[in-house]
Amino acid sequence: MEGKPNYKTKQRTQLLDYMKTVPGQHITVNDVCDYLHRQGVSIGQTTVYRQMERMVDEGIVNKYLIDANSPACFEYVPESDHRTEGVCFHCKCEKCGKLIHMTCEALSGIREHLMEDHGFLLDPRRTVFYGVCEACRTA
Amino acid sequence: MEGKPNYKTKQRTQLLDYMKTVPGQHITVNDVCDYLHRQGVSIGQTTVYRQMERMVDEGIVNKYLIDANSPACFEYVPESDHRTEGVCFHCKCEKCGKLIHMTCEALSGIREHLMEDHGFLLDPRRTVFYGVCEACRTA
DNA sequence: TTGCGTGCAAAGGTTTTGCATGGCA
DNA sequence: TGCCATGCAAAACCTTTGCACGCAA
Repeated sequence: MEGKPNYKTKQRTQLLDYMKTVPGQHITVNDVCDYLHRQGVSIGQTTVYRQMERMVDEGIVNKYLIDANSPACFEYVPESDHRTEGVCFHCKCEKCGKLIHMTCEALSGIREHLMEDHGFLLDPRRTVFYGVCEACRTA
Repeated sequence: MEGKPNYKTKQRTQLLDYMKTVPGQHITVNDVCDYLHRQGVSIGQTTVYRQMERMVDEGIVNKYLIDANSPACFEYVPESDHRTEGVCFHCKCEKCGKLIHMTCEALSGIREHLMEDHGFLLDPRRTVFYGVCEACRTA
């Protein structure tokens, strides 16, 4: 599966440990650096970028591109989700900018529909539903 | 529908005229500037950015984010697509870049589901499904 | 010991912003 | 005439790259 070496460095371990404490949440590179620095742990942001890229390749972390000028979001994929191939969708509110992160049967059905009826293999990591959230709509 | 003023400036007209000549194609801000400058037309890239944003708000242009460090792509939406009043969805192939327009009952059901079960008002003009089209998938 | 990982600084590129000027209504 | 749009320059921002050093194997 992989031919590259992969040292178990202190930084990788600390980064991965942190990601595991926030499964299913969207974390930016800055979030990681801020958190670890507050914990007194020293890690360079370049290292976080490189380790994140590696973990995405390994399939243990997902990368999301929400908006052009928002930083990339990373999310730890729990091993239980590995097996069920958990599909997570994102809704972005155009008013308040809030990102809603949802896992839903009906939405998973979209994938199947697109595949079966349109031959289109949907990539939920890149797909964002834009609209207006409930709070902004009722306001 | 809109409260903002919208002057018919020379730059907006020329930008829009150009976009209309390349419907369904993805155009970057640089593409526009280069093309218009070759035509001897003077336009600042800041103006292109601002007019593009406005046209996206108006729903006559779609904005696509293909990759994190690629410039945003814009695409003119033909008026025939306008009239479908939000039941037209777009799928963008990450491999070949092809844009697929689809009008489909099952997809319209997504809107209702998101509204009823999640309180989220979907804006189909801004929402693009990313994935791999049938041709690229079987290749 | 070998060579991979790290981290600082700097570069690279896209997009936004400040502000004075010019043009549409 | 009154605003809005324009455009230049500069800023802001995220991400990548170069290179020397340190650490895992």
